[in-house]
Amino acid sequence: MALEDVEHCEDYCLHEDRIKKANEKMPDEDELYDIAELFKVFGDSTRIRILYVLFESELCVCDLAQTLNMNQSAISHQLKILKQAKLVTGRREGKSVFYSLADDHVRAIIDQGREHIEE
Amino acid sequence: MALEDVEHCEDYCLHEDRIKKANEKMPDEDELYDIAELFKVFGDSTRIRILYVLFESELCVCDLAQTLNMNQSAISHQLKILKQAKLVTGRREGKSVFYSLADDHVRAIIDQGREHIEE
DNA sequence: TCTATATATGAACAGATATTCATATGATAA
DNA sequence: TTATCATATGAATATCTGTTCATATATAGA
Repeated sequence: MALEDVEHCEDYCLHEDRIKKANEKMPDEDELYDIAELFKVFGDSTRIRILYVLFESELCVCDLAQTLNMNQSAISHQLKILKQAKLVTGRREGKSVFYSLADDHVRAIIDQGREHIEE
Repeated sequence: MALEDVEHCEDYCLHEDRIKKANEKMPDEDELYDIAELFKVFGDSTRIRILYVLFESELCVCDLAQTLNMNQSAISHQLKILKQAKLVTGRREGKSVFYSLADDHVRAIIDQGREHIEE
């Protein structure tokens, strides 16, 4: 949709100065996309549950599946997404792969979200 | 899927103590769901853009549509989702409805996410 | 009242996503 | 090597989600 096609209010509702200012501080498209992608990863209760479990200690895929009462494949798929977002890391030990939280941002972000809800 | 049906590793990989501990600290189903729902709201670049614009000042729906170069209906639908999540509030002034951020959590959460990305 | 403007909303559709199933890969032990 | 176990992954599917279109609602002015 081209800019000129967007309908706009006729008079007092169009604050050009505010619009200009807002656009100046707006992160670029790539960053906006990345931010949304990151929160999308947090936006699934299975993944939130995985992260909560990993708050306590590292666990192998099988332990995670057992803990969350889900099958191994589903957990692996979700771990892949979490790993791509750099929220968890895996280390192989023999046949098992142990996953743990990548850093403390994970906890901070979830805590902040939880705080918002509990108001 | 019943608990007993979940496959589990045969020996050293199953850490029952860790699993028990993890489950104890796990928030209940409802809260997990709410947390995921909240982050889901942040997990869309249109909504992130709306929030960024509102960091600067309150704006009416039409201004938002103009600023983000999207049609009014799309913006209204997204504002509804943001309002349900208590991230924005609207106040009517004549024909227009002006939206603004509900509180400072919004900014804190987005900043935290942005921080994680920029590493 | 009637008209125009700003916003909200339901339906429809296209695109994205989570899970399952089947199977592949990687590692260990016999 | 062969067998077995733990994990990863591609395909299929059912569900969810964002946008558009058409239309309803709300407000203001004539």
